[in-house]
Amino acid sequence: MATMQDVALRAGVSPKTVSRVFNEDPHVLPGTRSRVEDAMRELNYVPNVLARTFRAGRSSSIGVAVPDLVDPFFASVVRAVESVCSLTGITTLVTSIGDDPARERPVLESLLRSQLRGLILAPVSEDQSWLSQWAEHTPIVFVDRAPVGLGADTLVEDDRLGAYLATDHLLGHGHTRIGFVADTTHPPSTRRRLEGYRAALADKGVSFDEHLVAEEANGRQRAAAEVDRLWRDPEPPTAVFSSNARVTMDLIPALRGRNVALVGFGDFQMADQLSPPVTVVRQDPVELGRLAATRALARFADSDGRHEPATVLPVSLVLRESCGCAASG
Amino acid sequence: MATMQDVALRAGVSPKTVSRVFNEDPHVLPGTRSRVEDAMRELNYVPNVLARTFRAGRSSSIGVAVPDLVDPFFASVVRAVESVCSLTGITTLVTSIGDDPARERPVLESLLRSQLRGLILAPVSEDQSWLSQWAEHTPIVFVDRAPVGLGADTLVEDDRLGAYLATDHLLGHGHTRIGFVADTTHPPSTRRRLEGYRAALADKGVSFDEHLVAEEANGRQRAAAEVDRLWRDPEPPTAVFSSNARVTMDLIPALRGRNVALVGFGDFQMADQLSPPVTVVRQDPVELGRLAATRALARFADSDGRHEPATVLPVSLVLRESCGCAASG
DNA sequence: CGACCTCATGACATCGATGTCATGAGGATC
DNA sequence: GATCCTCATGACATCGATGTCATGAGGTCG
Repeated sequence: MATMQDVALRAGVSPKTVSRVFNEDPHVLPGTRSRVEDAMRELNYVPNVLARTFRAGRSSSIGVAVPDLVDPFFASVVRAVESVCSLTGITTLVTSIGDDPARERPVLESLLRSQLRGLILAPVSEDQSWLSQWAEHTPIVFVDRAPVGLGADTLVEDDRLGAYLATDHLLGHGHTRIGFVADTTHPPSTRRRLEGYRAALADKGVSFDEHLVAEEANGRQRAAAEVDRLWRDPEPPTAVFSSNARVTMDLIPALRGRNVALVGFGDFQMADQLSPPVTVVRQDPVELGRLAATRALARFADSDGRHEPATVLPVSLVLRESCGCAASG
Repeated sequence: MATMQDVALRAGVSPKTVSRVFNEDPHVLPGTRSRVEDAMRELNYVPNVLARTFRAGRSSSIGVAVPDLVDPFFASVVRAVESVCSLTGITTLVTSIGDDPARERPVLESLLRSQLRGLILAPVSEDQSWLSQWAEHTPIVFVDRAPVGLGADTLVEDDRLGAYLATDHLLGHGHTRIGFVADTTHPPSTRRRLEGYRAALADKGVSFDEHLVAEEANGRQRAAAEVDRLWRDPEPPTAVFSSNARVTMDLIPALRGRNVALVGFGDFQMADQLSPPVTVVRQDPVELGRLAATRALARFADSDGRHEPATVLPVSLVLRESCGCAASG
């Protein structure tokens, strides 16, 4: 691989002049410039990104850490982040954290060591206070899930409203025994969804029954187990609210043949093609990713600004049929 | 951020000794070692990854470029690559190329400039011969789609066999007018799927009708348009073979109410929950990603070995009901 | 014609970690 | 006690690009 040194030698100038040509410094005579350009072409010069970023003191990558890349919601977020960054010539270092909260810290630390431009994070653990020392050097933007034990830029959906709308809609169909099914209830976003669920019940004068809350329903097997448990109740649910798209997908086979209404938080591919089509709270992962990337890049330029309160993106209820509504055509 | 220099000063040794301690060089006296370790702890020393990789001349990242991260197949591949790499402390630079073949080269060149450890690539363009100069420095492993105009390590599924099995199965159900629907037919993998389809027809003495081949069926709208076109034929298909999972998903709404058998190449989430559940050729994206990462890392250690012929991973037909088979339980 | 200015170019240092070689203390061996 | 060895440690150079400052050629103005 040719270096600036090599190009300089060939063009009969100093390396610094090659650097100037490469960086389009106007203080280079046209003759010199073209000689250098010729030399670059002949040697097929490619700048050494490692050297440049080292000198600059900052890598040209942004980190993106999400629970699971295969979850279409996070895949969309990542793709959106990536497409914003690629416009600026910034690459994206992607990591799936996985379901194990204990893995979060080591995974993120290994990411953060590489002097990222910024980190976009949807955490799985229950506490991120240890991140504060890293946050001094690297702007961190939380998406989908607010940080715990740390102040930082945050972009979330309107979890509370979404859950409220969904639950209220089910109540409107006459259901009073509505299950709330989640994988974990720790994350603030899930907690806010639970709040919305409870608020809707309260507003309609339906009492909250904690037996109707199911956790750990991740994976089809565990989802089925939780459903069995719910249905062993003397008064089993007649409707179910699922707290995220992964859970909804895992829940559907278990719900087959139970004649139960269903609304899920988070849209997913083919939701409209199932029988019945699944009513969902629609989020906008693309917008979320876009905003997060923009925010992270802006933070990098001006890291002094104080963190605003969490930005809340709107959600909407997409009525299909699983909630009990009739086919619309 | 503290540097080795700072630590050295505090511990009263030379930077080189700090480096030795950090790298667990045995030639350091225990006393010196612990003084240095104390200093590191006190200053909260974190190595500068940029400097290390610069000196090493190679980044500690591997590149992964796929057409679309949101496609669950590629998401699985990426996640598998990532989980292999994270064991070795290698990070993954992920890029979605998108559907536009013209974007491929610039996107990849920007990735390759960062002195990757290796590149794992599922290309969308029709020619990758320009990659040969990069391949001299960076091991490239093709996944899912073989390279065109370039010799390189390649991991593909048994496209031909998968398509053969699927088509043969549909023929076995008595269908003779079987549509072949794809997004693009350029990629070698799609071409081999078409070959398998034709081979199965030929073996059963059914003549190939090019009118039954639909392209550009990406996105629900275009998929619907292609379906309309197929059904304007005087003898419309009674069965359809879809050449990949994305197309299958886009095709399903368009096929509704047409009473047509369907087999898709590639499994996808909820395929078994649709009505009818979709029969598919199952690939193993996780294994594909795992092997690709392993191969790329091995190549890096020993770049001299010659490329073996493409490794072909087995596929299998997962019978559900959309092919015409009865429910199994 | 001399003082001053502009501007192209280069020499050198720098970013942080580490490979190479030198140095010198302490010990082993005859 | 002289020679050689072992081994801890440090000085210095290096990876490639680029910021800083110096230099010196050519031009302008009084």
